[in-house]
Amino acid sequence: MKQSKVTVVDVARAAGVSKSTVSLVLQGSSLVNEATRARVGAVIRELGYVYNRSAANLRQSKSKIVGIVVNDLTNSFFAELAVGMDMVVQSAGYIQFMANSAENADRQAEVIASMREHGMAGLILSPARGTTAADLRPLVDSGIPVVLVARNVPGLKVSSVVSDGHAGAAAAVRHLIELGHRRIAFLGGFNDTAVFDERMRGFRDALVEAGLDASEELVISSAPSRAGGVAAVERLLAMADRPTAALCFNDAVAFGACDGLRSARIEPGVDFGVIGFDDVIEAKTAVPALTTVSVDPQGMGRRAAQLLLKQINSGSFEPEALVASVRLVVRESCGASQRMKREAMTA
Amino acid sequence: MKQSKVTVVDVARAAGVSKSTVSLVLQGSSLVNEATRARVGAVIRELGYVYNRSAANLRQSKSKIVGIVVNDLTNSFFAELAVGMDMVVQSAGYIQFMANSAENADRQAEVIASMREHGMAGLILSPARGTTAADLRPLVDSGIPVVLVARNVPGLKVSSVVSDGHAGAAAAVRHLIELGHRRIAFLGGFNDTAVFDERMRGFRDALVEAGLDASEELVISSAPSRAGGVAAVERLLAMADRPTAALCFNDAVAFGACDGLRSARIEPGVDFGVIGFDDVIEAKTAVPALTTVSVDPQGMGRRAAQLLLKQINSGSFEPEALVASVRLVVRESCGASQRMKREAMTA
DNA sequence: TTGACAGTTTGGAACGTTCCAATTATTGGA
DNA sequence: TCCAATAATTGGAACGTTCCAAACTGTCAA
Repeated sequence: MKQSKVTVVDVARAAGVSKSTVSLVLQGSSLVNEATRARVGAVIRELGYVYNRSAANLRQSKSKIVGIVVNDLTNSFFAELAVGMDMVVQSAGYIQFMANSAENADRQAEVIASMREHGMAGLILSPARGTTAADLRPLVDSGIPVVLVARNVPGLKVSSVVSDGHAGAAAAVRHLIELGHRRIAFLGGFNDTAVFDERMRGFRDALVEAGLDASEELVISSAPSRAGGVAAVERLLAMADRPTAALCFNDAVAFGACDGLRSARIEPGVDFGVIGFDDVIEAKTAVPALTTVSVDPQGMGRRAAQLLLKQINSGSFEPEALVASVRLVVRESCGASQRMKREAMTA
Repeated sequence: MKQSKVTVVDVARAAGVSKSTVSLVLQGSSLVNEATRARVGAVIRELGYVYNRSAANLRQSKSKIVGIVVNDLTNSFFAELAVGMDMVVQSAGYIQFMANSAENADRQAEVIASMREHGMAGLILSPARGTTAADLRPLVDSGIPVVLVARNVPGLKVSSVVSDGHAGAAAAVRHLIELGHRRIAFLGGFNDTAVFDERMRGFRDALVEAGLDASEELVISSAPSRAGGVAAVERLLAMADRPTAALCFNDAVAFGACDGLRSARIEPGVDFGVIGFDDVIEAKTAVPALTTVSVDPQGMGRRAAQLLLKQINSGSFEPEALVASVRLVVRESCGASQRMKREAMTA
């Protein structure tokens, strides 16, 4: 019900100083006398003054706002990513516009344009499928720092933070081979994405390296979701020469695969080895606990945000490509614990 | 690398009109001649002009920004809620500051203050635990519309959108009773929250109504997470007079409960009835598919956003309390399908 | 020829801040 | 006592937009 229009001039008048002095106090300048600072501070609290950052930016044109656009907030990997960014952005005194593109490139373009009009200092983008370099060129040409995260956009020279999908997939496959598997499938994910490609190549390279079959039929793509995992594993079970283990595109697919296996009375982690990718929170507490390639999404989010803030503050324009290293977390779904039990019995 | 400082004056000069005319074009005013509009439009595109909204609302002081603060984005219920809000906010031409309070009231206060300085037109808040009416009073007194969602703050007269926890819990319990269960537990959730209290009362009222035991020991609280569900079900299994079914505080707890039951070789949906709350996306595809009280978080998010926008546009100050109705979705984890099978056999 | 009127266009004063250059007050040394 | 140096304060011009009142064009009726 009150007027929200207490300005620096009102404060100045009430404190008996000039608006310049109030401004100085607001910025914590050391030029102003201790007593004055205290008096102005008191008046500010008393009047319920709220700083108007838009007005400030108008003059100094460097805002404390960053943009964050993610492709799918309902996927916990990306939600974690967002939370990681949120943490460092917040503690740096920035605030974020945050939007969900829902994998829709047009929508993504709209929100980025809107954020630009509102004066963001930089953008972290986990691009929607089908994002092209041309979509982002005007933005980067205007000198606003951009950091891509999780996914890359071919042909665009900007910073990025991605996980080492190739190494992770290869490590997972080597682990399965070590456990005695000789026929291994790759399950789930859309095969037209860069991330899919990278993980799938890691999978294939590790098979070839071990002299095993790496033929096309072992790669079964599907939606990168739990439902997609169910579908993919059904196709796998229908194969003539049925694999005995699978590396999944991500954890959601892996959970779906476990569901599908169970419906067919095949127990994941006992009769069939399953490995996921991403290490979402549920992976640890699921039954069986999911063996997965951990990419620490929160950590990636934090690094991406740090990188962006660095670029904003330095005004530097060297694109930097960070590859988040990745680590195989062995739990139960791959069957490692089963083998240990067996070995203990034969010993 | 370019100058980002194309202003309305530059456009005006290039188009041979005054800045006022350009402004009129930008606002789509009908006052301006068609030919002029086209010419100005062309120049705008050619120069790559970007509208400076901060400058604009400095003058007109009604921004197109809303604030959204969520207590835990990593919980898919709240992520869905956020996505629902995002949808309507975006299509109304607004953009959102969005932050995660991580259940930390201090942090929440900080981000709200920051959003205020940046000039938000309204706030949707899913309050962190421990948020008090006093925390929010200055904000609502300043005349900025606030909508609480999912959780309420006692003693604060603002609009809210919450789900009907009492009715949902009661419906779930009645369903279990109908399936033949006579001893039913309530699992998970912190017992000092309003949401817990409401659901738990629904649970208890339904038991009393059926003349069943509703004693304290049947309510086992824990963290509202998957891990909390595992812990709670372990305590339940240790009880002397062991229940045969449980209503869980939310779906995460229900998943944890299923995990815990399986570890004890008890098959959820066969040997024990489990019902969740919230209907997160995974509920449908889990094995067994989770019977749960569906609250449609996206829908709640959408309604909350619509309510906020309505208040912003009308300048009205009537607090409105929406109670999202709730619906029991019967799937497999409660054992309903098992009973149907049994009945078919005896018939 | 004049005036009224509608259709367009325009200069300049806001909006709330920051920043610069200038001013005043205070101190210490010669 | 005076000067220089330092400390503290200040007025006014920006920043990029909107909005108001005023002004310019024609057209048409009187």
